[in-house]
Amino acid sequence: MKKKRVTLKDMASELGISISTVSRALKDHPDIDKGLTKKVKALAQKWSYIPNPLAMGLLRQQTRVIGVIVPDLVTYFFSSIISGIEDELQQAGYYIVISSSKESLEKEIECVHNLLNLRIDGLIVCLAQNSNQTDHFKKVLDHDVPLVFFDRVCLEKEVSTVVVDNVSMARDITTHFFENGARRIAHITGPKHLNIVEERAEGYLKGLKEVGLPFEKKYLVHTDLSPLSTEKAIQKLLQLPHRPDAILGVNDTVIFATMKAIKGTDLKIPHDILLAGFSDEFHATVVEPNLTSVAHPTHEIGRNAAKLILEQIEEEKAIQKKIVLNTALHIRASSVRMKKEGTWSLGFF
Amino acid sequence: MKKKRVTLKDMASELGISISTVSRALKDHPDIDKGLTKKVKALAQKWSYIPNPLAMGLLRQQTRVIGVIVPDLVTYFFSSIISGIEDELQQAGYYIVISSSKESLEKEIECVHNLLNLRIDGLIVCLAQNSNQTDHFKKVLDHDVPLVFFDRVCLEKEVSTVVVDNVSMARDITTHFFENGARRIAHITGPKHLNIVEERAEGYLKGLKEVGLPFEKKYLVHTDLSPLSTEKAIQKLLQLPHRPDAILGVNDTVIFATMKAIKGTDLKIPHDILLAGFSDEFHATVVEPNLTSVAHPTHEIGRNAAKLILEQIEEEKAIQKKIVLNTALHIRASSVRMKKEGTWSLGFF
DNA sequence: TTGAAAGCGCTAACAG
DNA sequence: CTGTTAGCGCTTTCAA
Repeated sequence: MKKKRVTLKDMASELGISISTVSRALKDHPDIDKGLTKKVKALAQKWSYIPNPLAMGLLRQQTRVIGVIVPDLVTYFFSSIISGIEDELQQAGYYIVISSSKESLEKEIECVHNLLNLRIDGLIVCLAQNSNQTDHFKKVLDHDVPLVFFDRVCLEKEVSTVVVDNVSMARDITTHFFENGARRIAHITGPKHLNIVEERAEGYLKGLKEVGLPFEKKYLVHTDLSPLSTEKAIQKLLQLPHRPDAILGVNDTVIFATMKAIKGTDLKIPHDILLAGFSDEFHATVVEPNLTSVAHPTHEIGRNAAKLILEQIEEEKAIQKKIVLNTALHIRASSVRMKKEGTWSLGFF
Repeated sequence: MKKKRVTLKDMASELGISISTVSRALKDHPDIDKGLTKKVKALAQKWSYIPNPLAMGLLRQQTRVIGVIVPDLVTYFFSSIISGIEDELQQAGYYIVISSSKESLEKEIECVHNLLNLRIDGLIVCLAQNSNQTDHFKKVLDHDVPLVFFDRVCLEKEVSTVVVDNVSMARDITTHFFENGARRIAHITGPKHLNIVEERAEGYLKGLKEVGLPFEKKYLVHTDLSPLSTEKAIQKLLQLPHRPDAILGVNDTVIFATMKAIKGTDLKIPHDILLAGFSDEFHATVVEPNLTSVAHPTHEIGRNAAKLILEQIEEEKAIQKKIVLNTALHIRASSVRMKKEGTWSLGFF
């Protein structure tokens, strides 16, 4: 027998008063008799009355649910961002519904529609790897549902975003390589419709220029980020007559693969080749040697995305914003030739 | 200007018919004129009408939302279970709202109440480490909300659960240690109100008995799983006059800490000491040497928990069930003394 | 074959 | 100070 939830009606008939009086008493309406208010509240307490969010939602046309779409749930990068989003939103009394696009455009479109049907009050998204259309997001905007992108973004003119300064970080790593003796610096880059990929490549070029190294086409290889394609890209580099003496990966994953490939050769890291990646996955400090990487402030990315959504919900006409968060370059053994092993951080800058 | 969502009313007035006729046409009610039905559907298509879930929910008293409470979001174990839950539930047209208890009882209670207030249609939970009360879950049952526990469970008489056979796995590892020459097998155990902790300890004892090794109290040390307490437990073992020559950890994390501690000594793994853990975290294959561990079928745990919830929602009086999933013992270098490095699996049994 | 009306739980404008 | 009423979007009797 389902224990029916207590409603205003129940309490009204118990107390022999009208529903609206109960409703008002519960929200301390000044018109209501103090004594009555007290009595109503006591009963509500006793019966542990909870307003039905469905009824409220129907009335106000809002669900207090925020949708979140991430490329996957299982990597540390995304799960810790979600954790940040959750911290911020639950404090504000919102719930989050998480969907995974599994790095696929089709899934992403499906998720957007599902969430729109659920009547979410806002949507936070990190694009899938092969997300190269924007129609589904335009639809979100059409419905006037607040939207925020983080990390991998698009429609930057219209949508608020939370990102990091990929250009500077890629440049910094490149010059760091140079300072550690590297002269043939390579970059493994990814699908170019992704803003983060483009930016990192740009930073790489900038870094080369800064230290006076010429850009050589052969040292820039592409991967679509599939394991096979990544493997090919790595081999292309390793089999070059003049092998690179440093490799900057578009993310940590390709660098882990690179390390594995290098173990099969006579090359030593960092003696013969320097390595660094992006996003500071958890493993960065467990592989041998420890991997130099750009640490994203994941928790903060999540919190900021959540704050932007909240702003847009609350303010009638919130303007588009772009938040650029600082990253930390964690320099570890994989990229340091002069120093002994050890990890230190250049701090957040 | 908010683009209002299309409602039955809108379509009714457009077509000059009543709301109820539209409603019926949309669900192919046999009474409605075929031609009219077609016209209504065409308009619905054109205007991309979506039923308002809030209205439906209010009517049927259900939200199609399932709550999920996990101790944390950022470890692979939980995020991949969530991924499994999501796969199953979204297919069935349910949404999931995820909350993190952060391993704290207080947070867990808060999450339960929040979700109950949201009027979830079901709740899937893995207990927090220090969750040693059950009142909040009794409340869930009182409200007749379907409930399923996975991995760390309680109230087993009344609630359906998805678990693995911890006893056998701990026993298998213990005998495996013995077969690899260990004679002083230690176990680092955790908070004993957790079923999984108790079961693993039980399996350890069983294994000892099976190979004819006496149980020695000094080889069983406790940790509350905080880093500090874990560190103490490890030191207690390593500083024993007769140091253990094998350690079974209650999970992988304590074993990672152990490896780190051992690196500061003259001990070699696996030459002097064998190690194995539970739950096969991602890092197990990146640490040196690779860690032997019990791999939980995380995705399957998630799917099964979701299926149980679905069953309980659909069937009026579903009975309590306990699903025991098979695990795989991944034997790797950390526990093998005779063999060369390499990973193979004993398969699922 | 279709429409009118009630009701899910709640709020707010409008009356007393 | 309190009650009545309408309405959020939808389904479902009951009438026509």
